[in-house]
Amino acid sequence: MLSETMLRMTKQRQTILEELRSVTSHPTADDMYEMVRQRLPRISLGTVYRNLEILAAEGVVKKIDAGGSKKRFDGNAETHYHLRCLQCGKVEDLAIPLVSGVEEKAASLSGYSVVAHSLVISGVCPDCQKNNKKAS
Amino acid sequence: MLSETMLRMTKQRQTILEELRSVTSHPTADDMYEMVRQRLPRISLGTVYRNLEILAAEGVVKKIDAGGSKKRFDGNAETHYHLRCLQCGKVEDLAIPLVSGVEEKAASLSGYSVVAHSLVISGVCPDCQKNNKKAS
DNA sequence: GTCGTTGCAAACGGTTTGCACCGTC
DNA sequence: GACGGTGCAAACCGTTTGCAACGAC
Repeated sequence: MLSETMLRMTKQRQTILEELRSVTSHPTADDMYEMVRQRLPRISLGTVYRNLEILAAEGVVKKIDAGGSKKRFDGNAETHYHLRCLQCGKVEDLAIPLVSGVEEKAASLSGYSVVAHSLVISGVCPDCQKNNKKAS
Repeated sequence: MLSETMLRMTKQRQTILEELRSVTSHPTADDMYEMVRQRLPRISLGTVYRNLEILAAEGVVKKIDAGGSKKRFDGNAETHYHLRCLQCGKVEDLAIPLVSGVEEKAASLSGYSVVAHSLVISGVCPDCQKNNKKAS
């Protein structure tokens, strides 16, 4: 799976990986573009997309799809769960233990060869709750 | 939440709802367009999108985002889990019991006002596994 | 020197929207 | 008859891609 040897470690790729790992949020490709642009002002959005895609394929990084129109990226490639705010769209880590046995159960029930599972809780974050109260 | 009284039940809306409920798969908006077009050949794709959106907002139907670029719709609005094939993209229901207590646990841990949770298992479906063997 | 990678800009694909007409209530 | 819904086409927006120049190995 890892063909790490074939990957050239360009300044761009390096920087994208560093920036993503330096952060515990779950930036969109565009967020990443803005972050990396501080350090490499001439980088292009296409390069950001290409590298995030490649790093995710290598398993170095994780692409997460918690709903909403934009995909997000996570510097932590281990399986863990997420909270999503329906109002502001932010995605946070959720520190609860993994549900045990779901992948096995699903596999034996369906015949799928299971690769991963994801669990997303959606609701309204404390910040948005506060803002809602203020506004009303 | 339900303002059912304000909704006009047009031929289009009715037909979309009937078609979605007549099926246990999880069609995309475009799939729905094709299905409904059999009965209402002059319906437009925009109308399908608008109505699926409205029906989902009313809670009559569910919008599911199991990854992949297209959103899918589910005639069954009750919480249940899904299996997604990474290869052909199909999404099926997964008949395992709901994980109990996650929403409460997440709420008390994070302060979110929790609305829902979703669990998606991804892997390769039996059909694609078979095709892969044949091809190799 | 090779060949993977980049920047750029144009293309893409799914979804949304403005508008004038239509049909449900 | 009012006003929400429709068909149509154009706009939108996140993402992908073709291409010639570039730079890591």
